[in-house]
Order: sequence, then structure tokens, then C-alpha cells
Amino acid sequence: MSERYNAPATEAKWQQYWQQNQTFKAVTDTSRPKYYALSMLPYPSGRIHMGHVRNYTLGDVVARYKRAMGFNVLHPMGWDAFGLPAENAARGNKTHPATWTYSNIKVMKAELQSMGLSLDWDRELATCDASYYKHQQKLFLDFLKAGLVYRKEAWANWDPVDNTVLANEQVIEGRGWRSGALVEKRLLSQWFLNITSYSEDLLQSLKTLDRWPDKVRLMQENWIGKSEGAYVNFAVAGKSEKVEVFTTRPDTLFGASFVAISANHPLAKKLAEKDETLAAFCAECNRTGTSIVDIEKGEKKGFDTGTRVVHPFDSSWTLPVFVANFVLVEYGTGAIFGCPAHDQRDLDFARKYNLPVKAVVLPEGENAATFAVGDVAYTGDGKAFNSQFLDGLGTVEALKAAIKKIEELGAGKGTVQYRLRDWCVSRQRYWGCPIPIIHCEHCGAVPVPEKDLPVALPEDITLDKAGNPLDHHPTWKHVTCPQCGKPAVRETDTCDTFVDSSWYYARYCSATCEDKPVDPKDVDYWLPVDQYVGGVEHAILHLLYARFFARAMKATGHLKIDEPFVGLFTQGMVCHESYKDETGAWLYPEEVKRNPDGSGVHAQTGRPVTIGRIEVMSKSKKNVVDPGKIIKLYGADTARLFMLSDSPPERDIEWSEAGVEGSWRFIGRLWRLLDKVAAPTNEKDSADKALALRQMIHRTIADFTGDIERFHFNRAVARAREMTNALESFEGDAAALREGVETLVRLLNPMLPHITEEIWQQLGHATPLVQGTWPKADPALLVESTTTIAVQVNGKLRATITIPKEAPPKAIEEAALAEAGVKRAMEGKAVKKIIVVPNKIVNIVVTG
RNA sequence: GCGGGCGUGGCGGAAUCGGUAGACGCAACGGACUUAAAAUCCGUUGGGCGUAAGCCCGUGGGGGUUCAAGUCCCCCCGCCCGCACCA
Repeated sequence: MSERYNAPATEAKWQQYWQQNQTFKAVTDTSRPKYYALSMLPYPSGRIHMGHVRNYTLGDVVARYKRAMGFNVLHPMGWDAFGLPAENAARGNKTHPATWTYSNIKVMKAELQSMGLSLDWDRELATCDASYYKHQQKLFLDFLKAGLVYRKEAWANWDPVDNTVLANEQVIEGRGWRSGALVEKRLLSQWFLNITSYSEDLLQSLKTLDRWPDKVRLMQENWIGKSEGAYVNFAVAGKSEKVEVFTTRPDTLFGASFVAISANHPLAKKLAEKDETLAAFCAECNRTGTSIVDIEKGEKKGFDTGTRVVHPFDSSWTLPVFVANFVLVEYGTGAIFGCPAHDQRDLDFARKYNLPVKAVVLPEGENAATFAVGDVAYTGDGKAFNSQFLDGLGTVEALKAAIKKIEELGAGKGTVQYRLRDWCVSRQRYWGCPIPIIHCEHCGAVPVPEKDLPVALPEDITLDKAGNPLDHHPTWKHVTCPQCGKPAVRETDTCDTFVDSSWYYARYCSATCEDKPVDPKDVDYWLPVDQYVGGVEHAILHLLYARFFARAMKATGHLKIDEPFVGLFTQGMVCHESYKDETGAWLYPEEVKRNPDGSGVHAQTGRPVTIGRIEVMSKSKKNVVDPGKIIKLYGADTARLFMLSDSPPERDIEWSEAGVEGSWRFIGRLWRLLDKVAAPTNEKDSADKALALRQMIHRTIADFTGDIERFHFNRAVARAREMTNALESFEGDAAALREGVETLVRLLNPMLPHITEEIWQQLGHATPLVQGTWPKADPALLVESTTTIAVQVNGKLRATITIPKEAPPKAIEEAALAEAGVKRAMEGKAVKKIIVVPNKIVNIVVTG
């Protein structure tokens, strides 16, 4: 009897082996087929969390599987190391953001290494390292030269007490999170990346990403938000000015009852100068946060400016102009016309301010004389009516005719509009990549010469003062202009951290290249990423920005590809029950003891505990389980197996102690198979049994492989369990048993890399599994001679029959009719029809 | 608000194409081994009726298409995620 499986010792042994032999070192080798498996890089927040364990387990299974399939695999890891939390931690703990970040990286790297991931650590990068952001600054300057970067005024959340710019998450119910002051919007001159110049390409190219989840492609499509419509000018009555609106429904112009403009529209500003009430209203609009949720969820409010505009199709018809809090200056022209009958928001607005509601699109089956709009707008297609020259046209034709007329009248033109906005990359913060620009009074914004890169962050900063430390640093920003040599100042904005993570996948390919961001000989071999794995929360922004960066890097000669990730998998989140004590304070799972009846008490005090919902693990709710503890207690293989069992990877998973125990038990059962191989019960040697087992083995190889290919890891685990059950109860041929156990550990190796290596070695193999190949199913063992099919009478199951696979329909029918259960169900009834689907089902339809 | 997703036993889930609903696991219960416990092993386990054979019901709710619906269509309910300065 062998000893109980010693996970810590075995895992340490193999991790050491992999490290010493540089097993996972990837080398550019154009003679071999490559496979780039990438998991999203973590933010070094302190310790790894279960979401990381899940993400990196999934990625590692792919990497190890592809390696066994014979690919030259690149599987790197790094750190998304700039960002707000480091500054917050620094303010709270009086540690420098760099100290905090690098010590977190050290801890988290050790934790990741204990997971047994097949990573090439030689390519590790941290985005906060000057050796990384130096190249990012170079890319920024290249983009600037290529016309992909520009500067314009944009709104930011402004805390008037702390005198600082706030992130959306720092604005809580309209107030600054620290000061509690009402947050204002303030215009700042900021840097933008011209992502909208690729709007159409980013949209069209989604169609080629057939290995992306449909939902992510759909989300991106909606985000880009292409809409066809028209710009239409409404002349201000009695003035030479005009208000240009954008509309997707010019066919409903005859139903217009007002024009609404943004509080930041030039006309609104001009009118507000002479109208204090309007100015106050505009100021109120500007207090709501910059996020769309605030705008859309908040009450729709308007202010009648008293100004009227002339309808483009009828000079005798004028409409009121409102300033409205739901019109965004950034989108379209910052002005809309309202057609209450055919737009819900316009309808709500019209009812609130007693504006006319005139229907101009008649739904099919409705009568023009009686059709009226109540509280629900009609937004569908129909026939135009009450619309002069458009009357009788369908919506599509009416759209075309309306645009044609607008263009004839010189009142506007047909256009395509995208919801996508240019990407504001300026952040008024310290812990980010400095934007390599020098502002000179005489020369304007001057790029930092490449020889002066990197523009490094100063280390001696003060974070206890409000505002941007780069701005109030005594010396850092004061430089001379590279062009005229006169005194000038550095740009003190740093980059949005999404910039850092928009090209790291390319940098990994030539991680140590010093003189340029990427080396063509590396990126041209490794890119694109074959399989990218990460959280669905990045479905829009990160992935869109990275797609843009690939295009921009192509335009500036760094890459040859458009699409960085040809395969994408988005995993679900890790959830856990949450707990609160009597005072409403959150409790950690280990502080709670569960009673048999399901109720919970505090483990130490015995006081009652409220068991809350199962929700995404988060530090704020304390419903977290530390992966480090789990790995110490059960080993990495158990943690990995838990992550792969039961739940499909794209869905949310609930962490449970019982589930971990179950995974741990399976590890024990695998280990005990060694005893079984060592002491085979060979005497009852039956050829039939051996054949049946071998058929099962090879069926499992085929199905398991298919499941891995399709990311159905939970099903693959279930099949491995079924095979384990079969091997445990198998009595007979020793060779077949050995074949089964060896196949099982080869299949499970990408999931459970440590124990499978150990079993493989104990079975007497000198070459480790990691150098081995993937099992192949023997086609001869996959064919089955008989099949079991269901027999239904009127759609209800009455019997099953087992018959030869190629049995003719006639024979299947006869066998079905001969079944006792079938006869009973058919008693006294006449056969109407018999449906025979070979290998599947027989359905006998009877009367009565 | 807009956009996206999900809903199947006590629980996580399985069901490749519309064709045997509940694979596999967890939990629970019963048993074996043990002085005992742990570990391990064996068995039972969707609900209802029935001594049994068997029958009926059942995939969030309602309707529809079909010989046949968890799967397709329409309506409704509930939950979750994203919304551009969190990453």
C-alpha cells in the first residue's frame, strides 16, 4: 500500500523541476507552428484572488494542451501595475506607490508560481516599469506623428474642496468620496486617441472574429453604435444662427414638437449669459456625473429657453428650444429634435412640459383617423401620414425621401454617425505613464525627443497634498523647450491605464528588446494571440482599445496585424455567500459557522449571523476565500480541479468548501489507481471485459479532447470521473488497466499537472508527461455495433430497445412493436403513423 | 434608462442537430470497516400515487408550432453584468 498523496511535496518537486529545466521558456522558432496562449494580466492589488485562479487555470489548460499537441507555445505573464489603488494605498499607509506595487507583485508572483502555471517568467513585465513605459511613450509619439493623437477640451469631475479631479468611482451620489463636496464638471485640456477614425473598421472586422463569443461581438457592435441618419438645421427664428441636430429618424420630422440642446451647447451658453435661471439650470446639469447612468437614470429635465426655431420643411412652423439634461454635447451635434409620438423619452418629456404629440407613422392595421399615442410611443415601422410629401411611404422609403428633401433644401445632409467617442487618455494623477510632451509658450505642445525617453516619474513626491503630485513637484515639470531652448513645462497628465494594457500582448513577444517597443521578427511570428482568456467585464473597453492599438501600431510600422486576439474566451466570475453580523457588519467566511439547519453563527462569539446572497467575491463584502490558504491546505491541483469542475467556465461559479473537498477526494482516488495497477487482478482474464474497457478509454479520449477544444472543461472533468469509476471497478486484463490509467493521467495533465506527472513517473516512465504528446483515439475502438434507442407512443417513452447499429427501419419498427410496454400503451388504439429515426427514436402515433 | 446575459432535483450542472430530462459531482440518508473517530468502500436519492408491475406530473410563468420542445416562436416574471476616469 502506497502512502497517502503528499500534495505539498509533490507540487514543490515538479515546480522545481520545471523551473530548473526552463520547461516553459518560449523561443521564436519559425520552423515550428506557434501557439500564443494569453491570460489577462492581473492588477497587483496585494494577493491573488479566486478570479485569478480561475482565469489562469483556464489559460494554463489551453497552454499545456496545445504544448502536448506539438505547438511551440508562448504563455507569458505580467502586471498591470499603474492605477488608482496604488495612490490610495499610498495616501492611506504612507508608502510610496512604487513600494506598494512592487511588494504586491512579489507576493502575487509567488502565489501564481504555487499554482503550477506553465508560464515563461523570463518575459514578465510590469507596466509601471520605465523599461515598459518608455516604449509606450515612443508609441504615443509615433501615434502623434501619424495624426492619431490630439488635444482638446473635455469635461472632468472636479472636487472643489479637494481641488482635484475625481474618477467616476470616486463620485458617490454626486459628491466627492473624501470631501463630500458637490462635484462639478470642469473643462480641461486633455489628450485624446483618435479611435473613431477606425470606427467602421473596428465594426466590420468583428465579423472576422469567429472565435469570439457572439455576446462580446454584439456588445462591441452596440458600443460602436453605427447609425445612419441626417444632420438637419433648424434656423433660429429672426436670427441668422441655426441649431444643427442629428437624427436617425428624419422621416418623423413632421411629428417634431421641440428641439432640445445640451447644457454645454454653444447656444445654451450664449443664452445663459443673459438668463440667470437658465445659467443655474445649466450649472445643475453639469453637476451630474460624467457617467451615462447618472444621465439616463436621473429625472429628465428641461428648461424652455424661450427661443424658437423654424421647421426646415415649413417656414411658418416654429418650435421651442429646450435645454435638456439628457442631451450629451459629445454625441452627434449636442442637439436633437423631439418627436414625442415615436420616441419614448421624447414622449415623457412632451407630457411633462405639455408639448404637442403628433403621430406621423401609422402602424400596420391602424386607422389614420383614429390612431393616437397615449403613454407608449410607437417606435416601429409603418406608413408615413400627416407628413405632406412623405404621406403613404413606408419607413425605409420615407427616410430616404426625407434626407433627399433636406439636401435639396440645403437644410442638412444624410450622414453616418457612431456612438463611439474618441478615447480620452489624460489622467491628472501621479501613478501612470507620463505623457511625453513639453508645453512651451512659444512652440506649443512639443514632443519629447526620443533620445530623452523615458520621461520617468519622479520618486520624491508628496501625496498628502491634494491634486496631482506631478503638478506641484518642485522641479520635475520645469524643463527647457527642446525646440527653442526657452523655459517650458512638462505635461503633467499621465496615461489612462487602459493604454498600458492595450499593447502588452505585443511587448511579451520581444519582452527584453531595449531599442524599440517590439521586434518584427518576434511579433510577426507570435502574433496574433491564438487564445485570449479573461473576465467578461473587459468585453468592451479593454478589448476595443487593444484592437485599436493593433491598428495604430500597424499604421506606425510596428505590427503587421489588425486583430490582436483571434480567439477569445470570457470566463464567469467567482461568487460566494456573504455574511453579516447583528450590527450589519460584513464577516469573512471563516468567521462564520454553519449549523446543520442552514443557519449561521459567529465562530467565536456564537452570535447569530445573517446569511446573504451569493454574489461576486469582493473585498468590500468580505465574501472572499484566499487562494493561498486553499493551495496550502489542499494543493494547487485541487484548487485547479475545483475551478474546472461542475460549472461551465463562461458562467459564474460559486466557491464552496464542500466542492473543494470533492475535488480533493478525486485527487486521492486518482492516486490510489497506482495501487490498482501495482496489484492487478489478472486471473479472470476476459477478452470481452478488456475490449469494453479499451472502448471506453478511447471513447473518453475522443470526447475529452473535443470538450477541451470547445472549452467544455466541466464536461471533460465529468468524463474523466466516469473513466476513473470504470478503472476503479475494473477487474481483468492488466495491460488494459495500465493503458487506462496512463491515458487518464495524460488527459488530465493540463488540468492537474503535478499529480499526473508523479503518477506517470511512479508508473515507471523516465520522460515526464510535459514532454509527451496528446493521446490519440484508435478509430477501430470507437465504432459501436449496437445502439439503444427509445420507443415512444404518442410522444411518451414506453420502452427502450437495443439493436444492431445498421438495422433497417423495418426491423427497428418490428422490434419496437414487440415490446410489452409498447403493446400495453397501444391497446385498443389504431396506429396512425410510425416515425423511425435510426439510432435515435421510434415514435408510434396512435388514435384515441 | 440603454445594451448584454442567465433561469433544469436540496445544490453546481449534463443533455453536439428538436428525439430516452437529470450524466458527473456536492449534500443528505442507510450500511460496511473501526473500541471510537477520520479516511475509505457499498447502496438510496426530482415530486406524487401504488404492495407491486406500473401510471401521472415535472426544465422560472403563460401561450403557440411539431409525431416529438429544456432546446424553436410570442408574451410575461426574476436575477446578474457593462455603461466610456475602477481595473
